[in-house]
Parts: sequence; structure tokens; C-alpha cells
Amino acid sequence: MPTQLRGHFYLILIRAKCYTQGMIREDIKEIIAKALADLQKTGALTSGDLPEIKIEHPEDLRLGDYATNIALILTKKEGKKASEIAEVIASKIKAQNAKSIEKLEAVKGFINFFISKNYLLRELETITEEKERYGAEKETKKRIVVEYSSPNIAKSFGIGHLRSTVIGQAIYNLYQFLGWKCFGINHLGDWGTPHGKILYQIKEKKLKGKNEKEKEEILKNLTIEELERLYVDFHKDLAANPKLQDRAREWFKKLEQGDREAKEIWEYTKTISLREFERLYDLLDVRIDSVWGESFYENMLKDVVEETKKKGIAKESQGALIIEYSENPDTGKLPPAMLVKSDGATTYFTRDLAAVRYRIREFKPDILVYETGVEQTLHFRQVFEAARMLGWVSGEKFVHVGHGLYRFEHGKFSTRSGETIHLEEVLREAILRARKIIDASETGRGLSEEEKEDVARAVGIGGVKYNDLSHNPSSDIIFDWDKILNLKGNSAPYIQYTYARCASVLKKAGEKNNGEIKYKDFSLEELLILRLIVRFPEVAREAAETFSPNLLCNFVFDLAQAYNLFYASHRIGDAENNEAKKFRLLLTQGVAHVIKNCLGLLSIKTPERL
RNA sequence: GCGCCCAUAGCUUAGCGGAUAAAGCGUGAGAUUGCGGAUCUCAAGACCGGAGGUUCGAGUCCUCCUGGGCGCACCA
Repeated sequence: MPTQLRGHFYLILIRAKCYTQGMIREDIKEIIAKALADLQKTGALTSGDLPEIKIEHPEDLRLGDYATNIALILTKKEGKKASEIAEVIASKIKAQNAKSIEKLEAVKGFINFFISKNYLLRELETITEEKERYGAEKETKKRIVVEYSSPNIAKSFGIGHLRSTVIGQAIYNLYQFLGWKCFGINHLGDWGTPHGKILYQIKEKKLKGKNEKEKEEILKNLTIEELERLYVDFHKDLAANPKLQDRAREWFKKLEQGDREAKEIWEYTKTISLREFERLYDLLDVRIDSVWGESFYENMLKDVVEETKKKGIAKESQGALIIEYSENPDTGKLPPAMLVKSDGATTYFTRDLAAVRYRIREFKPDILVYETGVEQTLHFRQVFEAARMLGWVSGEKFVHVGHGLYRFEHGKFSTRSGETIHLEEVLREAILRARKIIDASETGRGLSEEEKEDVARAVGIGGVKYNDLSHNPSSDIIFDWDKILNLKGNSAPYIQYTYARCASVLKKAGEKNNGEIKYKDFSLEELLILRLIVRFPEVAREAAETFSPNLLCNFVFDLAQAYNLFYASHRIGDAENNEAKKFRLLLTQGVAHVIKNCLGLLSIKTPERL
């Protein structure tokens, strides 16, 4: 581009972007880049290659909406004080007269940007036009496979599986929001020796000496509680009789080899479990595209094992077939992984490997995400590395999002000792507590019995999910009823309350908001909301890119808090003048949309009244 | 024994190599003849586990130590 046109081009670019989406961050980067390039040309900057421009949000909003530390980084190269360099760059940026920037300051080596009120207002209008689509992106060609939830059959759905379920769902939602084609997979734990244990138990404890008809009756009426009890009992018996382990292995072997009886009993346990899980997913408002448990990959295993042999990756060792890894700068030296046990049965490693191949072929994804407990980190490293060694990988990115566990203070839960907290129990209790609060506070809101039930569900379950999602995935969560069902502070009910408050204000104010807003004398509280709310698209992107739904929680809580602060000190429906009223109603609308948007990405409901 | 992760206020957590370490819960004090008090305001509360190092600058990066979690082939 000819130099004389460049300035003009930037202006157009800036203006064009102002009216579209809230990616002012990129605009500011460009503005800085241009200023630096100009300064280089005139010799004011002597550094040859410039460092990457990074911009951030100052912690204190009084210092601006964005800041760059470029001058601080350049101090050494330039041999000048940071404050001097910052001044020079800042004045060059000022000369560009970018409309989206209202104020620019060079303070202590930082260059601070204040977004113009006009830009903020226009962005607010965009929010109310695009509503729930604000921040979303158009369909792209990108594809992502997300494996999540993945409970084990024949066990009740414990609170431990809540993490994978809600984090995975949020990641799925986020990428969908960003225009990706998403494929969700529920990788049920329905294969392997544990199921041999269950089969053995059912056969020994339930079906012994029964005729065909009785057997069918017993199997049909099995419950998840019974299955779980059988599993716990097995481990009690195992302590006294270690040989039982062999019996479990035998039964799994039978299942793997297609033994009819084993298969039949197994089918029953699976059906019973799925029925249970479906109820939980309904309650949680989670929908997973495909339920493909480990057994799904069963018929691909032989082929995969053959391939590892053919490619010279598999190795025999003590009667088993393993993969050994060599030293690798990225992963270090991984310990060997087991493909086939000495008794000929496969392991979950083999099945995960088959799953990788299947998913790459089937979906041609750009990213494969696995949301499981952190304790599987090594396992997935081994799987991903094996897939690379097999030459299956061509640019696909593998991401293991390992989550921490729900723990008591004294340690983790274990199904074997029967110390499980059932998710359903937690959800029911949460709904009950929410209901009590609704009944206590419901005066003149006129909610019907049915509405109250719906709201109690939305609030109770939303609370449980939010409590989970607001933690960084990798950190453990100490199980504590009071924290899980918290209705105050950084919690779903607080945010839902704020949403309902917005909805109520809008409803009472009645009329739709039309015409240009002239109001510009924003108060601090109003400006705070504006400055926060426009960050939403940026936050959604970052949450997706870093697989951290908790960033959405941080953001939406800040926004709700800002709104409540504003609400406490401003009249909306009967504001001091019509311009103020119009603006504040628009602001309220914007906040409502973005809250709904955020919670929607977390699969948390936003009732209009509560 | 080897490897990975973690340690921030009484508790639960934010914190992107940069500005006075930020919230919520809990605690104490206050706010409504007002659109939802499931709200808001104020206060107390942190030598960021310890010791070195790198850097103009470290809660953030490196090394060691302490404490905790997890994993290391026939469990998933």
C-alpha cells in the first residue's frame, strides 16, 4: 500500500470496526503498531525488530480500558527511560486521532487507553440489536471434538462426574458460539475389568440356581443402587480373597470374546445405567451428541493392534504387548503403555487409541478435547504420543483438560469404600433450598406453583453448576454443602437475581427504546458498566482458547456487581430526564442480554422472575 | 525411587513478567416512607509456604527446601 494512503486506510479500518464487533483490542494493537513503525521510520526509535505488542486491561479501571507496556520493554534496547519512550509513542498515537480512543495517557512507562464514550454507546446498541448473538461468530470451517462427562456404568452418577459434565459442556458451547462445528462424545466407562467384577457379582450373588425366567426377572429389576452395592461388596470380599481378581478378569475376558451370557447381563447393566444418567442430564440441562462408550471401539481394536505391530511400535514384554517411548523434548521420556495384557485382554489405553483414530477419520477435527480427571494426564500424553508415532496426526491439536476432584478435607471419595456423594442427592437438596427461599421472599410476585418449581430448579441447579464452573478446572473443590448451595456473592443465584431485576425494570418501564441516544454525561457507575460489558466477546474467546469457563464466571459476576452498584444509586424508569431514561433502559437491556448470554454458555438458566 | 501438578487474607478463590496484590464467604458497623433488600455502602483482615537466583522490574520465570495432591505396565 502506498505510504500516503496508509493513514487513511487505518482510519477506515478503525471506523469500520467500530460499527461491527467489539474487538477494539485488535484496533488498539494496530494503532500502536502504526505509531511504532512511524517512529522507526523517523529514527525516533532505534530498535530494529520490535517486540510483540501486548495489551492488557489495567487492574484499576481509573488507569484506562487498555494499557500497553511496550515502552517498558523497550527501555533497554533504546537506552532511554520508559517514561520518555512512552511519551513519544503516546504523542504519535494521539496524532492518529483514532475515534475509538477518547483519552491517552503515558504514566510510569505505561500507555493507557480510554475507549471513547461514543464507541461504548454504539457497542451497547450493537448488543441490544444482536441480543443473545452478541459476541458470537459466524460459522467457520473449524471442527472440534469434545469428550466429556463419561461416567462409568453400573455406578451411580457421583458428584465427581459433575466437573467433566459441566466443564465439557461449557467448552462445547463456547466453541459453538465461536462458529466451530462441535462434536460432543460421552465416553462411557462401559468396558474393562471393573465390568468383569459386576458380571461376576451378578452371576454369583443374584443368578445362581435360578431358572431362565427368574433370571430375566432379576436382571430386569436390577437398580443402580444394587449394582453399586455389588461393586462395593466385591472389594470387601477381595480383601479376604485376592483370587477374586482373577474371576473378574475371566468375566471381562468372556465379555470381550462375545460370550452370550456375559453380553446379556452387561447389556442390562448398561441400559439401567443409561436410564439413570439420562435423568441427570435432563436435570442438568446437558445434551451430549453421541454416547459412544469404550465398548464402541471394541471392533476396531484388533486393527489398531495390528497397525502398531506393523509399524514396529508395539513390543512384546512379559507376555504382554506394550508401546515404549523414546526420549522426546516435548514430553520427556514417557513410561511404557500397555496395549494387550498377558491374558490377551485389551486395556483402556488401546481403546482410547482406537478412539483417536476413529475421531480423526470421522470428524476431521482441528482440536480434540478430552475432559477428564487430572489423574489421567500421563495416560493421555501416552495416547497422544502413540497416535503421533503411528502417523495419524497431521496438525490436529490434542488438549487434555484435566479437572481437579471434589474432595472432603480428609481426602478424595472412592466408590470402593462407598463414600460417594450422589449428584442427584446434591441437586435435589439444592432445589429444595432454593424453593425455601422463593417461598420466603415471594410476596406479590404472583408466581404460580409450577413457576416456583421451575425457578427452584433453575436456581438450585444453576448454583451447583456455577459453583463448579467458577473454579479453575484444574483445582480441586472441597465439598461443602454451604458453599455449593451458596445464594450470595459470586454465585449463580446472585447473577440470576440481577438478571430478573433487569427483566423486571424493563417490564415496568414498558415501551421499547427507539431513537438515537444523546445522553453523554455518564456517571461513574454507568460508565463502569459500559466499559465492562464490551469486554464480553473478548472474554468468551479467551475462555474458549484457554479452555477455562471460569473466566466467564469472573466476568459475569463483575458485570452483575456493576449493575447492582448502578442500580442502587440511579433511577431508571423515572430518571431525571427522558434522555437518561432512554439510556439507562438500553443499558439495562444490554446487561440482561450479556448475562443471559454468559450463563447460557455455561448452560445455566435465567428465569425472568424469581 | 522417578515424574507431573499445587501452595495468595480465618475460609473459597482471581491475578496475563510490570502500576497501591483483587474478589466472594465469614466477622463488625451501616443504608429503603423509591424500578426486586436474593440488593448496596464502609471497616478490619496478606512480609503471596521458605531460601537463593535471573531481570530495570518477580505472587508470576529458574534452582533448592518444606508441606500437600496425583501418577509411574496387566484398574479405568
